[in-house]
Amino acid sequence: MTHLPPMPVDYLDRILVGDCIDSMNSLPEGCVDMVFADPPYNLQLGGDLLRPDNSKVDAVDDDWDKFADFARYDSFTRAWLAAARRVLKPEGTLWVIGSYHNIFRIGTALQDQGYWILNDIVWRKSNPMPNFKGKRFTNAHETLIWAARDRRAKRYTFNYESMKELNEGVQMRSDWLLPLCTGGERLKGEDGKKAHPTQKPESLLFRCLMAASNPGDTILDPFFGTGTTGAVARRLGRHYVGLERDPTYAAIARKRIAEISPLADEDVTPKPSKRSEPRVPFGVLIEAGLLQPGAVLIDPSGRHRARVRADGTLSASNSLGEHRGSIHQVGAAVQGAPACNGWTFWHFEAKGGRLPIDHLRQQVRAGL
Amino acid sequence: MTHLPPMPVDYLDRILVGDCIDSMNSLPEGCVDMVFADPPYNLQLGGDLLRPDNSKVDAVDDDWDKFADFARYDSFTRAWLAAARRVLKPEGTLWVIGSYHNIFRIGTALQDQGYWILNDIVWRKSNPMPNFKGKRFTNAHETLIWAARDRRAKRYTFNYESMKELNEGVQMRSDWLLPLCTGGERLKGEDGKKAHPTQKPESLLFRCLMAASNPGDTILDPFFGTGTTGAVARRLGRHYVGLERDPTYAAIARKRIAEISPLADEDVTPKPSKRSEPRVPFGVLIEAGLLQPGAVLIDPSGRHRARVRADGTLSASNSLGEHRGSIHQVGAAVQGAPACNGWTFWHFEAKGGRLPIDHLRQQVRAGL
DNA sequence: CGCACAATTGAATCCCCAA
DNA sequence: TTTGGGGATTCAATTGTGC
Repeated sequence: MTHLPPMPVDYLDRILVGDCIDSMNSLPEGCVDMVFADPPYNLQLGGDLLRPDNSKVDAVDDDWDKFADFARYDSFTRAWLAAARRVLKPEGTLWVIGSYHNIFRIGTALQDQGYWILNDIVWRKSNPMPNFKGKRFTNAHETLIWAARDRRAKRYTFNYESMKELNEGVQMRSDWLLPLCTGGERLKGEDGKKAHPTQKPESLLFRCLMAASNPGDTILDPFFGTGTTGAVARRLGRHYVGLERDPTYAAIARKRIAEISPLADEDVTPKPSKRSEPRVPFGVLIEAGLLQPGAVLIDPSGRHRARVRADGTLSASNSLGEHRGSIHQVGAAVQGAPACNGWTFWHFEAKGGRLPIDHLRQQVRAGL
Repeated sequence: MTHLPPMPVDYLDRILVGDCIDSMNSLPEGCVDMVFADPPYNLQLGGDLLRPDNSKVDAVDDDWDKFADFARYDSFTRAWLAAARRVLKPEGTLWVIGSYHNIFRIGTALQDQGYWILNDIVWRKSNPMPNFKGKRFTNAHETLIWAARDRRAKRYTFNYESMKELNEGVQMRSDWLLPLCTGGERLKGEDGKKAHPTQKPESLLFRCLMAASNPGDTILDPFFGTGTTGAVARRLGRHYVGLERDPTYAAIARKRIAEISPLADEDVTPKPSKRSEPRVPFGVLIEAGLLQPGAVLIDPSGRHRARVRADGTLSASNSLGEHRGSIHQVGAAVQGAPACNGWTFWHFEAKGGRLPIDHLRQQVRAGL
């Protein structure tokens, strides 16, 4: 990887007031680990909407959400996406949130610019606003796109184990059930009214940042608003760079973030993935005396057997032929399968019963 | 509305083998009530079109190549969407299903052609395939777009009450939890292998057809495959027109659909909405002797009173002034509200207590 | 202070016929 | 095409009020 300059210190953990495209273009190339963007949705609302009790829905009618047509919205979208891509590190990722009004246009623009979509994520709202007139399904979700800067960027950050822990031990899915930002979390003005019409819940940002960044990383948010991204970044020990056009929002965000206490390092460091644990060649188990050459390994079903050789390979034979090679190769060969994880496939006889050889690998890692 | 020719009888409940765009163009304009489309996610029509993750397009780092691939998918998408729009009735709706690989391009194309998105729907899979490599979130959903032919088409079919019933009495949301098509429902070939790689569950089509069509309607599916749309349409008393380029799939679909028994009419007719009930002028209650001129009506809170006049109007006075007019107008006026449903607002004194005048309207409708 | 009930609110492309 | 008017339409969660 070529050396890239870091984020200049005078941008770090700051909010820049101004046009986000200009601001991004003033940053050096490749200085950001992750982008989180909550752009205008281009809602195209018509007249007022009344609830059955005749109260008026407080709609998002701000000027910043108004675009003359799809062409204008698209050119705006493509401009900020391109600027964001320039400041992203090669292995950085981008999150964008939107609704059906705009998300298809954003996804198309992303793909056209070379971003590589990793997932689309559905934020299922536990308490959405109903459809008052009974003319459609309750619009109960929004969509996030998570994309790598580049198709070839394979080493993006994804804290798989942390997500699994958050999801009670099973893989985190692409549909997340989270409540709206209401109650005490919702920022209010002096008049008691909401400070920003579209403030996102911190739980949503928490999950995005935990999944796709590490402590010390720099997160850029080009549509900072009242600073949810900055608040969560600070709490989780990440740096942020906030871009916001409206100085009123920026001031609210500054005050909000200043009141956040970062969590302790050890609490925000992602659970290490198995992949990052030190590699242990199978032969080391033999060298360490945990397995003897000539020992017989067996698969969980008891259908397949293989013999341990001193060089750290296995040999086996069955109706498919004679097999010799690594624990993975022989595991695959005896099953006629394209691939096999030998560490969990092959078992040895222990006192307490049959155990996977991965058990022995863990002993090596523990230094036994 | 201009008169439109119906679907020709020789197309009805048939499968046309051939290119779906050609087939649609051979149909008259505006002859279809609903389209359900499950287009190729990866584009390999006749091996002529791209697949975004095709290994042959190795290391696509050339912007022009990327554009060329997506451009071909887009032109295919725009061609079939335009053909579908032509055969849709003005008040017809279209469903498309896709994944993050293609749905953004489809949504953009839809909007560009003038379709008006009504909802995006998330099919949450209760049993998705896990992410084996642990590099992404489990891809646990697919996305459907439901769109009207036109922004101005307000009278599209949406069986709100039926959906509400299906969802235990609360509005159906935009996220649907349904299992994959497996087990006995999954069509298998002689070799025991699945007959079609992307067969959709009938439950998914059931919900789309129940929501957005009526018995007797004609449903067009331009990517018919093994005929899930046809099977559900036949069971629910809808007509289908299936377009499929592969004669093998078409044959499987024909056999499958022939074995379906349509349900009884009364079982597939949507629950009627109140809007569809006959209108009863308030004055009819007076003519029928259910209310006497001079009777006093009262609102549920007891704050407002009005007097019934012989011509079917009400009169009332309060701090806001003197009010005279329809039950709705006077109800709104006494409250200072923008609107009011007089039938549920105004009550009369009955033996068992206070009852809404809607109770009397129901007696009229029942012919008492 | 607790409990019951009422009021408020959230990124919303939200009615429909007849004159 | 526009206007007027009948009358149909809401879920979950939090906050405020009254007893």
